[in-house]
Amino acid sequence: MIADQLGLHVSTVSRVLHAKPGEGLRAASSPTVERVRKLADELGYQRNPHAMSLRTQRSNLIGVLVPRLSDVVLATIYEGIEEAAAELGLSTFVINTRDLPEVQRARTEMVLGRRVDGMIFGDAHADSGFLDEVAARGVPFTLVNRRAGQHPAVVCDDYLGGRMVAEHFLELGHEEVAVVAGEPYASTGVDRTSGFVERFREAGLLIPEHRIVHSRFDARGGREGTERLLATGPLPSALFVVNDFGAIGTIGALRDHGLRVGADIAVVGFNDTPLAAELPVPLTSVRSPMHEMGRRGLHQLVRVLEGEPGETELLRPELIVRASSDPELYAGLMRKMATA
Amino acid sequence: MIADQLGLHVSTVSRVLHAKPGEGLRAASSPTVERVRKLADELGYQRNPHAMSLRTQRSNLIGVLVPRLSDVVLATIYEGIEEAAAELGLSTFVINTRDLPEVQRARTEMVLGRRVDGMIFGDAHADSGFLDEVAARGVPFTLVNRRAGQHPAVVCDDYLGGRMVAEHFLELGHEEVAVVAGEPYASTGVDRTSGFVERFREAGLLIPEHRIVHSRFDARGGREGTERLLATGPLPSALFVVNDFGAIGTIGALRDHGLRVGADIAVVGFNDTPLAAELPVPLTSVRSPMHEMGRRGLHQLVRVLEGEPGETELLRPELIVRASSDPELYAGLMRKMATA
DNA sequence: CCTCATTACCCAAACGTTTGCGCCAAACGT
DNA sequence: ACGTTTGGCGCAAACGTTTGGGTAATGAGG
Repeated sequence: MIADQLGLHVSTVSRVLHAKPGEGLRAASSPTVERVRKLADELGYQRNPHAMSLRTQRSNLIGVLVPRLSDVVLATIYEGIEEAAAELGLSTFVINTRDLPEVQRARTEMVLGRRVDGMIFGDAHADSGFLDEVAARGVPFTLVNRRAGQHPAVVCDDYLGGRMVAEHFLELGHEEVAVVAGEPYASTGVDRTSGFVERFREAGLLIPEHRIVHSRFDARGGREGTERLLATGPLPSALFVVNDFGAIGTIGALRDHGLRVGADIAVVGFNDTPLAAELPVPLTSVRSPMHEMGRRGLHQLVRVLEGEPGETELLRPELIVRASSDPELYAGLMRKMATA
Repeated sequence: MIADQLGLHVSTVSRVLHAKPGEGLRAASSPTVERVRKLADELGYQRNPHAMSLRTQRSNLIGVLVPRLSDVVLATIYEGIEEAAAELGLSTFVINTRDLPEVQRARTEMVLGRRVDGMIFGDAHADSGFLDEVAARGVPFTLVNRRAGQHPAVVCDDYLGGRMVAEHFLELGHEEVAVVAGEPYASTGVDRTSGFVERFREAGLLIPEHRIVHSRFDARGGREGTERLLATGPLPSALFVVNDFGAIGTIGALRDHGLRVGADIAVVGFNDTPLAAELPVPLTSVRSPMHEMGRRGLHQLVRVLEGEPGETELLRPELIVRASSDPELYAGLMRKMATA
């Protein structure tokens, strides 16, 4: 270490620079402390993290797995993770797994090989024995975005979100409804759907099987799911698409069939992605606190790293009603366009 | 190291496990090699990257700075970077700087403190003395997405992309055109705009100052820029918005003013983001090879790390014409909707 | 039998920290 | 005046690699 050009031993310097106020009062005399501090930042000293990790067996590194960062939902969650991590002096690796189990496995190994202190999974699969294995190996981790099994997770209260949408539809008098439900292995889609379905059941309305279609989480998935929906049976009057990008595909498909979203059919998305408000017919959507979810996910992990139990948090969603589902707003929109 | 329960010295094992075929023939006898290999993967041995980095002064870590990952363009570029890095056994940190110079500086220091081998900047500012400083300190880096100064960069040929849009407009007979030009410090917006403007000038048409407005790179920015455009002077017949998200905001603003995109006014975006094709009136856009840009950016950096000079690459854009600017496609769209 | 190469290893230093222990001197208590 | 505390620091081991320089055994060549 360069700082023993002060004639001090490295250990002394290490103590001075590292000691938390509480522990190391025995560190050095205050003049020495000053001298060390001064030289340290004159030289722009930064301690070598590899040496430190090697010695302490702690890397201050967190591995984050997501299906794909080009999904704005995951990207936003990750922004929250990264922000919170930076505040705590932690660094994060993020990896795309494309939701493929083999990739999840392989990349997890790779990340663990990097000796991360813990992991955050944003791509949990519901069935996942994989996560059980990881937990059994004693790797500390938390889940964000999707929950799975009993593993600690920070997620939106998707079930509640689904109920909110159902409530909204019921208030508007919709009885013939359908769901584009996303991937069956993702708790997000599943929970949103079941909240929706249950609320309808409570209202005495059973949604038939063929009115619930699974789909990929992107625009094309939404389009395909909607096409399948339109191909079978009579038209529903309202559609719940469990994520905004899917909803965009849905809207496209509906237009192709000559249906006016907001007038002929109501559509609601999920996540309240920034563009929902900007669509030609603004999209009603359930806002989920994605950034906050990331932040809390990281904090949850830190708690686990400190040996505390680690619990699941459900974040409160909020329904943002716009013209795609509200006749009045839609009428207002049309009026405005006509007079312009 | 656990593997000297074979009675071998760690150095021998190290050589066996590490030696590239070319160099370390002196390593060990083939039976020994076998024994070592066998035990190594029985034990699931992975070498400690911190110890290795400490010893070799090479971390196999790359720092990546982006304005924000929730911008799908940057997220996609980063996916390319990460993919290529993983193939080469490198790991990447990615950091959001929100395009703020102080944050760029601070996070760069932090990343360098992590002892990365090199950096990739996706958030270069045109004026950037900052990058010159970084270069002067001998930090190896490359730029992606935006170029700046003479630093090696992998970017889309934005100038050419701008020209393509101009060409397209000229073919359609547009003479009154305007540009929503993005942030003035980003080479992407600047180059796209200047390509566009110059092609028009070559056609003998000068685009007046007030027909070029700067804007943020998101939907709201596009909306605001467009509002300013609509507030001043007569309506242009075609609008070039230098990125797709901005174009979404533009489309919203135009609709608010009762203008039908594709019929009353042509709009072209940039990047051909996945949702461009899915919009109600599909958006004409210049496709830029974002994923590939990330991959090449990383490879470029690797070359620099190996001591080679590092050159700038311009990737070829491609104009994808859709209904938002093509009258025939628009008519087709309307016909389809009417008959549905 | 001696020399010399070659094979197959081992040795030890070094990378930059952290941390338990120990030592010296000064201050303190009796 | 003589133990005892304590403030201030040094010592050295350890973390897990890599790597230049050994060295002992083996075999070939003379």
